[in-house]
Amino acid sequence: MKIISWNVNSLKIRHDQLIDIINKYSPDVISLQETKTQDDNFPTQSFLDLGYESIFTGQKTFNGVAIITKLPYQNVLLNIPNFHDEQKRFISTEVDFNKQKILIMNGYFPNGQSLDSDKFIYKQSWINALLAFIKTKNTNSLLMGDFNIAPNDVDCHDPDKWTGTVLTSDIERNLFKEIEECNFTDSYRHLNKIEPGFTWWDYRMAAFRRNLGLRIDHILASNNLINFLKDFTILSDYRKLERPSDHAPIMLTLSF
DNA sequence: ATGGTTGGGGACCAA
Repeated sequence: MKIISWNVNSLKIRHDQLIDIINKYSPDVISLQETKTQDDNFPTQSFLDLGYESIFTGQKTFNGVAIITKLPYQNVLLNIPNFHDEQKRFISTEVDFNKQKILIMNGYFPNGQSLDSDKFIYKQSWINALLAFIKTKNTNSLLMGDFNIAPNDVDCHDPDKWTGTVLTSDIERNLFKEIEECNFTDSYRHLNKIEPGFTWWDYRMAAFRRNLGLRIDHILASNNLINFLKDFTILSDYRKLERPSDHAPIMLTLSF
């Protein structure tokens, strides 16, 4: 079973790159963040032509998440349950794979802007709402997306420079640990004990060429799936293209 | 400093 997650930073701009990824890797499931696409404009037919169905929840200008899959699916959620949110940042569904049901949860975590911002309060509220939900959904589950959290210093190109900013703060890292304590494992770190594994590089100051990145995109697996985790690949070639997203797609392979 | 959206210029958001 092959899973891809990607913050596309506009599905409209990245559409052809995504089609290329699907043709190249034939993933079973693709989770997208920052589609910036209203539901009426979602390119459903592009993916149907390749044998994939789409579920999505979008809005004008910002946010927007989607799951594209060639597997049978049911029980779609377009919000974190019991959390009122104007911003379209969460979608989940159960897919059928080899007679198993796997819950796919796709989140675009808030950025938070700065530690003293109202947006940082919102980020914490959002994650706390997610925590309440995943505590009830912690077997046969995959939680993925743009977490906007670099869990440890090794996940940041220059921890000292980032001290006191969002994405690397102790508050966020403790929330990430709380997620793991809900019975989830960071699949990248499980399979790669040492390498930094950056997934995002700033568009500015030639950050990609200089490898000034962060690891903020993740796929967490419920602990009962640990023995099935086989490979995690960061598709950083897509960060080298003309008009790239600032995030690389990430790909997890499980074998059941 | 860069890129996307929106709207038709500049502001806002991103990390």
